[in-house]
Amino acid sequence: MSGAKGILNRYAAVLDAVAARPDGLSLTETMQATGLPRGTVHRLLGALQEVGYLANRDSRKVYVLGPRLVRLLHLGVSGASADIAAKPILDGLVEKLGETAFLARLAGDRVESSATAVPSREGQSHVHPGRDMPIHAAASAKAIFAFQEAALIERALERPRIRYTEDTRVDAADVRRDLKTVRHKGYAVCANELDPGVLSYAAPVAVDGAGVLYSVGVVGLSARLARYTEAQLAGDLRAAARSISARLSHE
Amino acid sequence: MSGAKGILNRYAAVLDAVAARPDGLSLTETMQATGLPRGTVHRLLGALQEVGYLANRDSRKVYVLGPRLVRLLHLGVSGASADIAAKPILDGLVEKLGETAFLARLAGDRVESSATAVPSREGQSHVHPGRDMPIHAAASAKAIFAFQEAALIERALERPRIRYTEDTRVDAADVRRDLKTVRHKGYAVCANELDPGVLSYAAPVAVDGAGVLYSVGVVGLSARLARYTEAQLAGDLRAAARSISARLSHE
DNA sequence: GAAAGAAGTTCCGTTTAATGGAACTACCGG
DNA sequence: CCGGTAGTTCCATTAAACGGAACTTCTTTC
Repeated sequence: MSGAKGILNRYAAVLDAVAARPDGLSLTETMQATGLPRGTVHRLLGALQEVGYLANRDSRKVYVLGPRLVRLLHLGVSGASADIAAKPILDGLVEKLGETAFLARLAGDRVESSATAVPSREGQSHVHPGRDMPIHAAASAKAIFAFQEAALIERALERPRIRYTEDTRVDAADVRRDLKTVRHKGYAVCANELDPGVLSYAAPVAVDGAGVLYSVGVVGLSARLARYTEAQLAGDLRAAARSISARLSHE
Repeated sequence: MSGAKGILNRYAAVLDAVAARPDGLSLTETMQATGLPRGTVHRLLGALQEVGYLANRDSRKVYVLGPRLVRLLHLGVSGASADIAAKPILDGLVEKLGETAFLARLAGDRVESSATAVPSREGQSHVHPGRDMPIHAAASAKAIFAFQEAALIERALERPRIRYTEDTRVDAADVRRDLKTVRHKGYAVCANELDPGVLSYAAPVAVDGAGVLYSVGVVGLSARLARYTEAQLAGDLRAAARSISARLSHE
């Protein structure tokens, strides 16, 4: 199981060993699985844990894959699986509210919409969300960024901010204040900030140990979506977020 | 973005940078994202690529997350998401065939069943698969092991093999021969090898760059399942495997 | 509840590899 | 053919991995 070159190989071997046993691995078991000496394994496990690639399962002695790897997966690999997990919940929202519902995901320092469910109403039109969701205007983006590290927020704020409507917050300080509100309320609102006459709400979706990586939102024409109270929409969205979160986490 | 201690931190920083951009990163972009000097980044990228944590997207210059990480993440993290992806396809199989369908996953050096769909027939009973699928008897396990590295197969074969029925293959050479057949046919069969009177078929499910990590199978009482030809069952299962595979891969 | 054994942790002299600036080569647009 | 950028290689310096042995916790077991 072990190539003999470079330190990365050893780290990788340890990670393989840990991943192989979903219930976790102790130091001694890791030793046996990798054939490395005790002191060495101890150090490797410690380092892996420190960077967040491994974590302790309940008692301090059993290692499982850590939150940083989970984040890596969702960001870089799991493309479709979140969409699939979210789809039925989005459909439920559409059925209940009669407005477009969608999932947005963090991709680097931007947020983009992915899975979308639209109402199949006859006469009336519906709003479809754009692909790229700007941090300073879209509810879905705010719901995600509000729960990211300051450094990432700042990086996102370095990009120029378009004034889409006269209600758009373009000043960085205003955006930061807005994100703080979102953090406190637990959901985000976008009223005419991105498109005039369009109202949108979104709630953050947290993934197990990896923080908020997605958000669920609804969009609709302001006049029509206004028939619901903010409290109801927020409640429905947060419930939806919890469902999606549960489906994305381990059994 | 950068803590300043230990080599692992740097590798992790590079991986984060790459994961953040789903379309991949060049050396120079990685340099800018991490703030590390050119020579260093070059070496880090090279090492990460060598262990399989990074791979080149088409042209030799752009790095994306590699197959070994994908494998790691599927094995250790993505528990529920594969189940969710598979569920509707399993339901489709049950509806078409009227027999139990299930997903099995590789977990270290063993295979276990996870998502299961059972027929909702009134009078008749149905078979439910066990949790632990032995390499030498279960079709679902064979379908997975047939496509694993020799070393992993050998490790799995080190475990004692129970003779469940008189048709069970207990001899290691027999098992290896059986796996070879599976590899050629593209699906596995288990006729009375695990439980007398029970027949089972399974097809391998490959994940993007990470090889076969799952299998889809059907189980049923031999007498009843025999109403389908082997060719039909194999065809249906392979189609199901392709669907699940597509749903697990990036958009 | 004390003694025996196993599992986990710390230490430290030795060895090996990471470091990164500089020099070099390949690539691309004009 | 030339200027600029991206990627690669080199190598003396420096830092860190290495792992055996000694030590400290836990877990049994009687």
